[in-house]
Amino acid sequence: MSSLLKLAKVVVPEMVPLLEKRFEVLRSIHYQGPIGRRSLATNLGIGERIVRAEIQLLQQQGLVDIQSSGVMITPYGASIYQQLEHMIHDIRGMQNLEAKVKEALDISHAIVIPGDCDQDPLVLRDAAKSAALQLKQSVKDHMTIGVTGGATIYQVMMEMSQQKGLKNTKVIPARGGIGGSLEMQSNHIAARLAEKLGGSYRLLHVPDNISSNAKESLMKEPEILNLVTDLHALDILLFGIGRADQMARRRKLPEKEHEELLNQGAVGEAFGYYFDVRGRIIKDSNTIGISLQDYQRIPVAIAVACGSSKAKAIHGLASLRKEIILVIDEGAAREIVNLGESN
Amino acid sequence: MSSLLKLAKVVVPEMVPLLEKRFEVLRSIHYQGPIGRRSLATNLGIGERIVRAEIQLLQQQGLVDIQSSGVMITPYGASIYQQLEHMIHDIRGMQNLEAKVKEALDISHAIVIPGDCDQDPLVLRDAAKSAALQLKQSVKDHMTIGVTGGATIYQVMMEMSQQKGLKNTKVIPARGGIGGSLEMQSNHIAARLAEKLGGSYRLLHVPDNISSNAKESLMKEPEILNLVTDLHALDILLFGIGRADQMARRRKLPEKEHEELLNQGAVGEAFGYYFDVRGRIIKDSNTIGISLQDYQRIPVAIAVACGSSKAKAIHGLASLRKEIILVIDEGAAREIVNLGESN
DNA sequence: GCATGCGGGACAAAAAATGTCCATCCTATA
DNA sequence: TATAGGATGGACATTTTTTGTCCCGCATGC
Repeated sequence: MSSLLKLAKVVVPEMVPLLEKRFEVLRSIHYQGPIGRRSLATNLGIGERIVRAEIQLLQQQGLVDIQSSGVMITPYGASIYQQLEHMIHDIRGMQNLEAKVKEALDISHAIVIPGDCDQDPLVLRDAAKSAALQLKQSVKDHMTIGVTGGATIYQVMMEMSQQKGLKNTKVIPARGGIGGSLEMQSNHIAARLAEKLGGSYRLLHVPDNISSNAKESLMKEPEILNLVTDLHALDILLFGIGRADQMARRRKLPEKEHEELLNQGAVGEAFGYYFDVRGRIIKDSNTIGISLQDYQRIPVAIAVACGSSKAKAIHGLASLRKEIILVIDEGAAREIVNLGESN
Repeated sequence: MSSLLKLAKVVVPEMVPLLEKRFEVLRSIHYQGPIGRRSLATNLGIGERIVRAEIQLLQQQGLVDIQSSGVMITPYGASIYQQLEHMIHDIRGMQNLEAKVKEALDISHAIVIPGDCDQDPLVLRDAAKSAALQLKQSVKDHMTIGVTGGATIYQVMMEMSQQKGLKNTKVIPARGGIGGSLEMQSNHIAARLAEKLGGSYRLLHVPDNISSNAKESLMKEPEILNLVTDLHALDILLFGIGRADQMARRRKLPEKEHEELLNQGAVGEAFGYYFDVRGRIIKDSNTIGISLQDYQRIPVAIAVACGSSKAKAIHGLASLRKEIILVIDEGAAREIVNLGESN
């Protein structure tokens, strides 16, 4: 941590909670503006009058702009917000936490975003922004990128800025369709991500839980065969980590299977595989997509997960592969470290 | 200025006055401890209850120690204080001020210490500490150092730490005796500074305002002759700058001479010379000591002056020589810049 | 044009900061 | 050893600041 920051923390400790509060207010305005005091107060769970005082100060500092339609962040405020992210990262000791997570999970890379998605959904956007940055730094010309679906990866795609000068990239969905809203499906994400990268994409229209027969016959389709071949040779995989119980429900597994899954200790799901906290595969969705063996061979794997409730799922996933870029939030990270210590 | 500091100033502006207040409390404790609440409150000019709150916080942070004899700084607190000096230096924009002073006076080096001695005498000690550091960095083996008298240079000597590994240094008074307390006379300062540098010293016992005859006969004394020879070949001169009016009074000049001096525009005094704001010599004390020509040839000149009331004196002195290390306080610096702008 | 949500004003209530006094305990000194 | 001075810590009234709450007029979108 910067020595200046240490100094300030020692001499003016009052500033820490103040800074954090102000940061959260600014984040809300940044992502939701223009927005009114009342909504802001509700979202942040603090009094309206407090929000009002904060806004007034932020306005005086030129960080936000108050209009009749609500409060919005100024360009200057946005640049300050970006710097504040790093500062909060330092203040909350994220670097220390990152080291602990890496040790607890025995993985190569961990990035911890301040906050907890379970308590403040906007933290997801900061995490997504960070994951998008990782992706941006990893992707080179002629690379093929696999993506999964889900709200988290959707957000990563949304936070990705338009890239220029990148040649011949290809984005493909990593596995067959998941239910849920169209927008968050891997097909949609792949298409839009490809657009942002200035590359091409392919779609994969296959339902979940198909029979082996159907799977085999589908595999003979040239289009699908092509895509599966690409999947075997992915350069980058960008995927989310889900909780087993939630994913089972979302995919509408039969009640019986669902129960059995959880009984067998499944805690997490990623690209179609259900696994327990130690990384043992409990079940794989019968669909076309990336295989565990493929996953372990991909050069770059970027996993994103937010919320303390996903700690066990992340723990399990980390056992599948050690070379990984794991982007999680503070809530998940602290829970992971706790889990590691209690064992 | 550090970008982190800028950020903090924008997002948590409340911390600035808070930090400054706390810094001053810590300074008082640092230099005057152990000391009680009441004396502290009186010295700082703030309420006793406030001091109490501050002390309590500082204690919680482990910066000070409360004992029955009063409050004193802890070793940790002292190290924090040292770092705080730099931080306050940044916050108050001293670097900017230093640049302005250098430009206004057209000199090579300026160091500005936060605060104003005229309002808070403790600032003098910070300034002295800084000057001591400059001296420490300048002095090498076999060097001869000339010093003047006065409270300021006395303080510099006091802030100097015991040096080791320095060989064959010599400290001599730069001019004949000034009245005033024994402790602050150049002879005394030279002796004690020599002790701290692990070197030797010589004394010069000559009164002020002697006749030319007396001066000449004194100069034949081998001891004095030796010293004067050394003075012509000084490596470093460390001296204070005084106000002409105050110095004339201190040296008990006849009322008539005193008035004439001021009428002729004398504003400052240094090593026996009275000069006006443009650096024209109005009068030199008839005594044995360093000459103006000597002064202009010395490799390193370190001048120390504190208090906004000395602005004109500093201004005048700066005209005598451009290559100089000038250590002043914020009060003097701002006044100097003001003078420069109004011209 | 109408409803919704916005900012800003106003004011009471609550909380925090500050001023003030006093009891008690050390410590240096006569 | 007795005593005076200065120190802390507790207590409490008072002032100032912060916070909760309501209402009003106005812009905006439907």
